[in-house]
Amino acid sequence: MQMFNPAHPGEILKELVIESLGITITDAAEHLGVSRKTLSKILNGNAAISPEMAVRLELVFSKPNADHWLRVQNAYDLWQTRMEKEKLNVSPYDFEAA
Amino acid sequence: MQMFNPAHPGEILKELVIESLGITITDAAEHLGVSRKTLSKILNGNAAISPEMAVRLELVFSKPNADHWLRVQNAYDLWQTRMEKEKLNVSPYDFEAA
DNA sequence: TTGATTGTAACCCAGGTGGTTACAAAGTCA
DNA sequence: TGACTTTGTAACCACCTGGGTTACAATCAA
Repeated sequence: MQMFNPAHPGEILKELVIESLGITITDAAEHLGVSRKTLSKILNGNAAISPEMAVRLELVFSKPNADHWLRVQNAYDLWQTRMEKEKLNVSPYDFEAA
Repeated sequence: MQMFNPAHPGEILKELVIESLGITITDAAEHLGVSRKTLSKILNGNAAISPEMAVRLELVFSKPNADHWLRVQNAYDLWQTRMEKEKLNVSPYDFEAA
């Protein structure tokens, strides 16, 4: 369980891959085989890293593997969801009253 | 990297939670605050465990936490995606030609 | 200044998650 | 057997997301 609001995966992707390689977003998108818009949305936190995108990143840049990218995305998604868990309106299962 | 086709998360959920508690799917769905159909689809591999569903499972049954459910879902999704990674049609980035 | 780069809006499409209702098939039990 | 419960799933709905293209304004860099 994370304690603090985790950075969105796009920030990490931008720093860890694109900036560290010194390539442009346009270039990275082409290498990944997706549109510039698709990558841009992820980098700016307006889209998630899908399983397919995670595999693309792994195949092209190899560095962090696909599992890693999905774990980062999970951490972000879970944080967001837990922030509003009251809305789920559920109660713990009563194992005693089984 | 998994070596063999992982079981879909629904199978695990069915065995680990529902069957082990001896409750019905109808009952479990009510506790989770979702429709019977929604839970049924997951159990039969026709739907994924979403971040929200993962938190519901954690809040209600506590046992495996939400992170675990998403990791199980990731493993399944990644396997499926990697099965067809040729279709992604991408090549490793050439770090030399930087 | 000029050209490259970028974010994003508007629009499209496919698919996924979730809901309700309804029905047929099975299982359970008096 | 008959009655009730449980289950999967079809049909239909709403909404969101991923991904694409085109286009435009803003910004960056040579």
